[in-house]
Amino acid sequence: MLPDQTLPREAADSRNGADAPRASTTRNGLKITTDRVNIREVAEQAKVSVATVSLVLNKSPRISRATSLRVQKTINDLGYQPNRLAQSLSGRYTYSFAILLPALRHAFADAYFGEIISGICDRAGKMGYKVILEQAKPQYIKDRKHVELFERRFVDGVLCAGFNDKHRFLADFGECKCPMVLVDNKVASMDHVVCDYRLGAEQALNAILQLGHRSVALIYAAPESQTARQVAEVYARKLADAGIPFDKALTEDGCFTDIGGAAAAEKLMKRRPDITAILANNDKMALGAIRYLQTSGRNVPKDVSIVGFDDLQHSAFANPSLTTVHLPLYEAGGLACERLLERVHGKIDRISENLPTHLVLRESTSLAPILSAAAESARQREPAPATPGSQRVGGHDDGNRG
Amino acid sequence: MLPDQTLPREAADSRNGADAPRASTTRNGLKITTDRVNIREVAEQAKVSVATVSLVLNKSPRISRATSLRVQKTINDLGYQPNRLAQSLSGRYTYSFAILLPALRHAFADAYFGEIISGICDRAGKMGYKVILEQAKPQYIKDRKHVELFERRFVDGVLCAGFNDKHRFLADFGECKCPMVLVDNKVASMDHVVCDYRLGAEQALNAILQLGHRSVALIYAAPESQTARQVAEVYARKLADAGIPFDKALTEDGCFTDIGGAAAAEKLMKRRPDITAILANNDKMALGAIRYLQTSGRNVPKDVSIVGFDDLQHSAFANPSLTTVHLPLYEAGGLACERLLERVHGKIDRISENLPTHLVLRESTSLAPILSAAAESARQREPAPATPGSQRVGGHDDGNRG
DNA sequence: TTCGTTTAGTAAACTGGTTTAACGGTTGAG
DNA sequence: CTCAACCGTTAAACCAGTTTACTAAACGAA
Repeated sequence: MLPDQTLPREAADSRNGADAPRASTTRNGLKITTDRVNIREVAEQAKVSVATVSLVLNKSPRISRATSLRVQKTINDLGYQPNRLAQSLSGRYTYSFAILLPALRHAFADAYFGEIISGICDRAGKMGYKVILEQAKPQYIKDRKHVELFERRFVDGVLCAGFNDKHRFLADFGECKCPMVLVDNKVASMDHVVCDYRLGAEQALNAILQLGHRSVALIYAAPESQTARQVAEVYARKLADAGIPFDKALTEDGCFTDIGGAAAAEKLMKRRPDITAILANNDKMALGAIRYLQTSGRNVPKDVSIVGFDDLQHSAFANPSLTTVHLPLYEAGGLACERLLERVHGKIDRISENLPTHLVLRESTSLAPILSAAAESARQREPAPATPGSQRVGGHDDGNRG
Repeated sequence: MLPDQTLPREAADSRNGADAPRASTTRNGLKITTDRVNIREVAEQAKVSVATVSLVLNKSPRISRATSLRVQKTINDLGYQPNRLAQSLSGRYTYSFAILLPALRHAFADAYFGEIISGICDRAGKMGYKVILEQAKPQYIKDRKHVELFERRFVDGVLCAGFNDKHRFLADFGECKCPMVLVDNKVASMDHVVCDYRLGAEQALNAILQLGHRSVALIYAAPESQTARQVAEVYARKLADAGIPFDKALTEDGCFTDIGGAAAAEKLMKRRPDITAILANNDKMALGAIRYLQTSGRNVPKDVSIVGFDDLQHSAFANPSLTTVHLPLYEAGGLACERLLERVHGKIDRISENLPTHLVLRESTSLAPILSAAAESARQREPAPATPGSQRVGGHDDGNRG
C-alpha cells in the first residue's frame, strides 16, 4: 500500500541478512523463495561475496586454497547446484549441441542414424554437453528454425547427418558463422567427418571380383550425395580395371530404402538376368534386394551374391547374413562431436576427417556360379578362396589406381 | 582511471538514449554490444517500455491492439527473437523434455527405442518443446544426474523408456516431485503410457492356437518387467484354456537380444524337439530364433512357426518376413509427451494409458505340421485358415476369461 | 621508511527476459 | 459533480549466474 514499502534489492537483502537466521525459506519480509538454494545464499553462509563463490565454482586460481575449501564445504552442506540457465545466459556457452536429421518418417528409428546418434551422445556426455534432437522438415527450414537454434541460444553447435548437395539450407550455417559439422557426408567445402566410401567400395568390389563375378550390378541412391557418387565412381573404375565396360543397365536407384532396394533388384534382374552380384549403397537396400531375389525363386548367394554398406546390427541376423562394408558410424559421430567442440572453442582449422572402413564377409556372397562347378572339381588341388562365416577382411586396401 | 567514470546502468542508458542515433552497435560510450538485438532495443525503437514488449510477445490481453501491432512491426523490422535462456531463467518453463534410456550399447541405434523417440520428438516439436537425450549409466545415476536435470533446470519433465522394477532410481523422480512418464513399461504406481501387452499376447496366442499348434514355447525376457510378466501370464492362461498344461521347459530367457533369442531357441529345441511354435517377447529375439532354427536345418514356418512383438520396420524384410504383434510405440511416445506436458502445466491426475495392439500376419507362421498333411487332403472341402502375406488381424480381441 | 607489485577478494555492471504493483487517464454510476 | 472502477502502460524487482574494474592488505626491494 505505502509507496516506499518496495525497497531496492540491496536494502531488502541486507535487512534479511540481519533478520533471517539461516535463510533458505524466506528471503525478504515480502516474498517466499522457490526452495532451491542459489549462489547468494551460499555466499552469505560462507561469508564471502557472490563473486567469490562464482570464482570457486569455475576454479579460478585467484582464490586461495583456504577460501576455496571453505566455500566448497558450504556448497556441499547446502547441496547447492548452479542453475545452468543463469550460467549460460551470462556465460559464453550453452553446453548443448543439436543433431539435425532429414525429415524422414520415423527418422530416429533408422539404425543408420541411430549409430551416429549413439556416437554423438556418448562423446557429448563425456565432454559435459547435452544433445538435443531436431528434424529438418520443410516448414522448419522455411521458418529458419535451424538458424534460430543459434540466435535464440539453444545450442553452441549443430551436427548434421543424412543431407546432401541439394539441401541448400546447409549454407546458412556458414553464412551465420554457426559452428556446424556434417557427419558421414560432404557438401561443398563444409566441415565434415565421413566414412571412407571410396575405400569401402574398393574393398567390396575387390571381394566381388575375386569371387569371379563379371556381371556386377550397383544399387545406388541419392546421386546428389558426394559419398554415393564416390561409390559409383569406384564401381565404374574397378570394373573397367577388370576389363568390364561400364553399362548403365547394371545400375539402378534404390532410394536408400528396403522397398526401393527390392524394386531396384527387380528392375535389374529383369533387364539383365545374367547378373551374379549386386553391390548396394546401404544395408537396407541390400536386404531389400535379397528379399526380392528370394521371392523370385533365386538363391542368395548361390545364384546372386549381395554386398551392402553400413553393417547395421541386424544385418548379421538376416538370412543369409549380409556381407557388408562396415562403416564406423559410431566413431564418426563421436569424432564429429569432438571437432565441433574445438570449433566452438575457437579453433578455426577446416574439419575434414575420413575414417577407414573394412569389409565384413558373411553368407550373402559366394563364388560366381560358373566358378562353383569348376571349384568343385578342382577342390582336391586347393580350397575355395572364401569360406563362409563372419570374418573381417582387415585394414587398408592397396587401392592402386592411375 | 577516474572512480566516477563507471556510472550506474540507468545513467549510462539514458545518456545513450540522447547520443546514439539508432542503437544496434554501440550501447553506451564504454562498451560494444554483442550484435544480437534484445528486448530493450525493441522497446526503445517502438517507444514503449520493456514490459510492454514482453507482454506483446506473450500475447497479453492487457495490451491494446494498436500498441501490439506497432511493437510487432518493430520486432519484425529489427528481426528480434527473444533469447530463450533469459525467457526460461525468469519464466516458469524450460520448454525442454529429456528422454532417458538404459545404458545399453548403442542404445539409440535400437529400432525399438527409435520408434518411441521418433514419436516423442514429433509431438514435442509440435508442442514447442525441445528434446534432449540422456542415458542412465551407473555413474550417471550415482551422481544423481537424473535429478540434476530438474534441479539445474535443464528440463521440465522426463520420459523414461526401457526400465523396469529393478531400476530403483525411478522412484527419485516421484520423491522430488519431478514430472516423469514411463513409456511402454509400468513400475509401481508411476505415471505411464504402455502398449497393451496382454492384448498383444492374446492376439498372438489366438493365432498360434488356431493354426493347430500344441507345443508352444515362449522366449521371454526381463521378468522384472511388468509387461513381460503379463505376456508370460497370458501365455500360461491361454495354453491352460486350450487344455495344455504349463511346462517350464517350454520357456527360456532371451535377454531381449537377437543373440539371446538364438541361444534360447537352441536350448528350447534341444530340450523339447517337438516344439512347433515359438512366441518371442520382441522381434529381435524372434529373428534370432529364426536364425538359429534355419542354421540348425529347420524350416520356418513349415517346421516351427515364430511370432514376435514390436513390428519393427525391418521385420517385414526378414526372410521369412516376421509375423508379429504390432506395438504402437510411436503413438505411445507421442501420447506420453502430451500427458507429460499436461502434468508440467499442473494437471495432477494419474497418467495410465494402455494402447491397443494388433497382430500382423506374415510368413513366419503356418499350420502346425500335423495339420498340414490333413489340410492338404481336405483342401477340396475348405481353404486353409490363414493365407500367407502381410495381413493385419484387426482391432480388439474378445479376450474372454474368468 | 616508502614505493611499486602481487595477491585475494569484492562491488557492481551485465546477460535478457518476466512479472507485479502502481500510476495516470478515462468512463460509469450515484 | 464526485468517487470508484477500469484500462493500458510502465518502473522496478526479480530470475541466477559471470566478469570486470577496483581495493585493501601483504610483500619485497631500494
